[in-house]
Amino acid sequence: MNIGELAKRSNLTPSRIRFYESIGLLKMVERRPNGYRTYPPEALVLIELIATAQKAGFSLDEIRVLVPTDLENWQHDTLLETLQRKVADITALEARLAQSRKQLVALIKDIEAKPGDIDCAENARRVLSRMLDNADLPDMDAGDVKLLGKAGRVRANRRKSAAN
Amino acid sequence: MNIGELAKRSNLTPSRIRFYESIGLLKMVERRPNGYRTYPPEALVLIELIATAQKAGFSLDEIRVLVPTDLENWQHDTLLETLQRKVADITALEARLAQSRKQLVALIKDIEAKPGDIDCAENARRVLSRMLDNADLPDMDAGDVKLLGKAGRVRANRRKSAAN
DNA sequence: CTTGACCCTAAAGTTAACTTGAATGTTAAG
DNA sequence: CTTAACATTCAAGTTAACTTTAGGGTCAAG
Repeated sequence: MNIGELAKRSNLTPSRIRFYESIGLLKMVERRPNGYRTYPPEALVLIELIATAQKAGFSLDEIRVLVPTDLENWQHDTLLETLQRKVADITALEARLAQSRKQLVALIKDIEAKPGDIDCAENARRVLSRMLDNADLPDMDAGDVKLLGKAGRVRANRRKSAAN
Repeated sequence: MNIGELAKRSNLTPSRIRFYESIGLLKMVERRPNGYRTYPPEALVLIELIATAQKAGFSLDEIRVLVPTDLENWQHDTLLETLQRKVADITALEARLAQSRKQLVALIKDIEAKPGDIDCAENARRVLSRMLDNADLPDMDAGDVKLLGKAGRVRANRRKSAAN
């Protein structure tokens, strides 16, 4: 299988597949005499596994450790351990998210409660201090979350437009 | 208040505070004749709010839109709307995480069930296909999550070490 | 009046996970 | 035989959110 076909079947770009190979994540590839890469059918399974693992929150570095890329010898124990750690991680994250949501919902109620009547700045200050009061989310020492960006997109270079 | 003190009180680095100013996030700052920045006490509240919002998963771009940085005029409606969207985002993410965890737990059980007896490669293949079978996580069109990296740390330059 | 702690700016570096670009080779079709 | 669609490499660009570095000023203490 050529890279183009593998790309189509897996819904990854060729460049991405080459990239995975370049970082040692995808070693299941041979070269034809002309230099073209050629992949066995298992490669499809493997890169889909990689993509799936990414969706589940694994970094490529973690995936490299997890999946010895050749399907033949992966270490049972390391794998289990890592998976278990990851479940713990997810559980912790779920707790954090629940906290965040609780906080946000409280904040919304708080803001809605005041029909724009009273002084806006005063209201702001009140809301801010409320927000800070229960700003006791456990610090993310162990990693980080980013959710759903792309909201306040700024067109040009941020520094430049901000220097305005 | 000088930047150093603000930094200490907020537990952010001075460079980070300057950075926030440089991207137009923190406009609450004056200059003393010597060029030193000087902050009113409210600045502490504000940057703590920024940090809190980040912990809750807001990007700096989103925060810029949310918090007009002067405490005096923020738009009630935009704010509410954004907060609500964020709650929805978090809910969606929670669903995704629950899915991920369920999948991982199933996978762990699956692996544990086979005492390393049977062929390792066969086992691997079985586990992989199981993983791929329920690899139906909703695609993250709307954003992305990263959890808890720093596991499979590779020392030197990744490209370089992989080229080995 | 010097030393150390603090402040300034502008530019470049960092990390992850890719993408894009430039320059070039290969192959299948008409 | 040419052309389009594919393939290759290597280097550089992208984004977010900062940090680091280089090269200087400023200030309080002794």
